[in-house]
Amino acid sequence: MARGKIQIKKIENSTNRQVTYSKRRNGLFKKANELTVLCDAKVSIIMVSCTEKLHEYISPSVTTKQFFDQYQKASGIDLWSSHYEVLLLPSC
Amino acid sequence: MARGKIQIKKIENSTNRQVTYSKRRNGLFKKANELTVLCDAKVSIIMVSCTEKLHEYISPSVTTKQFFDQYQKASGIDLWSSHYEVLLLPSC
DNA sequence: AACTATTTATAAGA
DNA sequence: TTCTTATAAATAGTT
Repeated sequence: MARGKIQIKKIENSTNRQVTYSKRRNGLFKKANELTVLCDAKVSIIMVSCTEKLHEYISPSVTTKQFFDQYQKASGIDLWSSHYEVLLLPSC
Repeated sequence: MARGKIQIKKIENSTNRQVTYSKRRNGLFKKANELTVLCDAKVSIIMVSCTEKLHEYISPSVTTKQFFDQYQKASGIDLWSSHYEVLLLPSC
């Protein structure tokens, strides 16, 4: 993007990867907020990386829990039916 | 952003708002995918507008349900404790 | 954390 | 509504 085009593949250097993660996370959240305002939309973003903890963007006036209920209603997936162990982070 | 700077406030013309929603949704999802690949991260985006139905981006290799469990674990919020009626879309 | 040279996203127009 | 393009915004590499 700047000072040279990059290929969209995993950044192997972990320091650079962390820096890029932080920069682009901010960019993504800013875009999400603009979309919320411009289009009167509601946006939920949740992200995790191996080295950073969970980060979240949520439009004003809604909660993540409301999104989960909304998602369940729209998708037809019953999110509440079966709890199971969380296996996402331990693999990192 | 192009052909003139815009103010970040609700677009009153509904046709223009819809067009902008569609364009920026694509842009946001593209950025989310790049972040996923570049930084080996996991991203969940769910969005709804009044006139469009629910749209979703989810990183490959994970499910939205895994994100919900992950979120619950990280936030300490018990998402499963109390179900209630979904009040998000009816207000539109 | 700041700075810019570039790339990318996109608002308006066709 | 899909394509174009002038311009604004994001950001990769650097300091």
